[in-house]
Parts: sequence; C-alpha cells; structure tokens
Amino acid sequence: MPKVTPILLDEQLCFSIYAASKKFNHFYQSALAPFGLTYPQYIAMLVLWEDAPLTVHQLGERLELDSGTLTPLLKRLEKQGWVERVRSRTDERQVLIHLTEMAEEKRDEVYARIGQCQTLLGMSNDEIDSMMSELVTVKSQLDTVSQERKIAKQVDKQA
Amino acid sequence: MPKVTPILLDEQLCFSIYAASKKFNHFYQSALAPFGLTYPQYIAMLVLWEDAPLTVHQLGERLELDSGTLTPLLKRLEKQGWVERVRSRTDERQVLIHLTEMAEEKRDEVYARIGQCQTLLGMSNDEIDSMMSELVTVKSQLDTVSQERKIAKQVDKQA
DNA sequence: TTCCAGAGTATTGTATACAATTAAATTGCC
DNA sequence: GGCAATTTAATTGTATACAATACTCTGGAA
Repeated sequence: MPKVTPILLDEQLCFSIYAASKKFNHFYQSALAPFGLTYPQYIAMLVLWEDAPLTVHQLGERLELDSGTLTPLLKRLEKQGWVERVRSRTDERQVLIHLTEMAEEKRDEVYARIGQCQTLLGMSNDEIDSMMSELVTVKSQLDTVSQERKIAKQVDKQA
Repeated sequence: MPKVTPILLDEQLCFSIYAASKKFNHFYQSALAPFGLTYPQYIAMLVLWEDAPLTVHQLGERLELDSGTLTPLLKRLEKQGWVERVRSRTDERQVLIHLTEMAEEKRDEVYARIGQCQTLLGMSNDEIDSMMSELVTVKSQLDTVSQERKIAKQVDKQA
C-alpha cells in the first residue's frame, strides 16, 4: 500500500499564507520603525484615523481581534502617546479609544512612509485584486467551516 | 488639499493575508485538537515525518523559523511525546530532532484527519495553484525588499 | 598548541494571538 | 424596583514570533 499522504496542495497554500503573513509583518515593522509601530498597532491606528473614537469592541470587530489582544496593545499605544483610553460616561462598561494630538499630527507622515514603501512591492492593481478576491474566498470558507466549530462534528459524521 | 490616503489596495491585501493566516491557524488547531497539536507544531511534524532526524537549524530553514521559536516549540513536542531532542555526538553544538515511536504510529491518523478536514475547504486545484504562485511572487518581493534591510535606505534615497 | 572567528543552540525580552475566566455595568423581564 | 441574563473589558494562561544576546563547540590560523 502506498504511503498515506495529506493533501499537499492545501498544505502548501496554508504555509504560503502563513509565511507571507510573517514577511508582511516584518516588512511593515521595518517600514514603520521610525514611528515605533508594529503592524497590528499600525492597522489599529489606520482604523482609528478613519473613525476615532471607537470602543474596544468596535475596533476588535474591524481588526478581528478580541480584548485579550487589544487591551495590552492599546495600553502600549497609549504609553507611546498615540491614543487615550477613556471609560465612557454613558456606559461605564465601554472604553473609548481616542486619538491624541500627536496621532493626528503624524498621520500624514505615516501614510506617506507606507506609500513610499509599498511602491517597492511592485504589484499591479490587477494582481492585487485577483489575490484579494481569492483570499476572501478562502476566508469565507474557513469561516463557514470553523467559526461554527463544525469541523469535529462533520468529520465525525463521515466516520 | 484632499486627505492624504495610503495605498488602500496594498493595505487590504496585507490585511487579507494576515486575517487568512489567523483563520487557517484556528482551522488547523480545531482539526488537530484530538492530537493536541497547534499549526506550527503540526508543520514541524510534517517536515520531520518526511526527513527526521533533522537539526534545529535544518528544521528552521524549512519552516522559516529561528531557534528562539523552535527551541520552546520542540520542548513542548518532546514533553507531549512526539519527538526526542538529542545532542549530536559528532558535533556537540547540534541538537538532532528524532521522531518517537508514537509519532511514527500516529502519522497516518493525523494525515487522515487533515485530509478529511481539508475536503471541507472546497477549493479547486486550479484556484489553489493560482493563489500559491501569486503568494510566491509576493513573498519573493518582500524578501528582495526587506530581507536585506533595504527599506529604509531605498526610501531615504527617494527623499 | 593555543587562540579565535564562526556556527549552532538556548535564553531573554517584547509583542502578538486567543481561549477561558472574571468583574463590572446594563438591560430586560417580572 | 429587583434580579437574572447579557454585554463589555480586563485578566490569566498558553503558545507563537523574533531581535538581541549568551554560551558552547568546532575548525583553522598563528
């Protein structure tokens, strides 16, 4: 009997995404070094530059992160002067994340820096569009399958 | 003057990859729950099932991880009975990662489990191939740009 | 032989992630 | 109005990642 082998293409796809994600992370970290921002911190700032103030929960929905990740991340952003965490008066459960003046002032600098670095990537809009739509497919498949914790059940049904 | 905006497509591409990577991670974690393996642990096992024994360095090259990540990961795999870490006799600097009997025995079970779960993804080989080749492009771009720490220099040259 | 540059691994420190739990505040329902 | 269920953040515990450093070992040069 031949060796049982896993579906290698899927493996490789997953690993490629995993590796690309790490590389992007490093790329942004280098690009944003002058500002001392990590990639997760940067995307949090991006959302806030659009829509601040937001609650931790609202920010988490946009970034697909929970309070276990965001609370310490936001504390670090606060310590570095980018945001202020303010307990809401109308609903004391909520913490509103406000931008500081520094954040407003540095926004265009950060945008410009990222813009410059991204041009180094040299991907066409078509290439990007195509990848994005495929990634959306993958993500929604993964959502359907795993978000509802159906994996075990479905596999067990097969057995 | 209009607001300066970053190159949103690139942002979205990066975020899509970042989010997809996290979802894949969770997907594998659920699928492998019966074995108690995380995704990074699983890909380490995959490589070892192909080629054990390997040194930490060799494993790290395949997985694109350094000893700072691998050492604790491998210690956990050892504690759970999947591998043995054996200091090489011919070169005392090296640590050889061997598979345990349990690992050999469970290999096909793990493969089968992943095979079952992956069929739930429902992507065609063509779709997967196309994504992979695009991801390889992105990764090599990121390698070229950032691996050699050229980002700052190149941007500064533009200024 | 001795010394030293480099290789290989481990450790330390910082920053994510996320499941699970806790704690506080609010809402809904009687 | 009073209390249970829900919502929202924070906390705890585990597991990656990775830069920077430390430490040991090896092989070659003086």
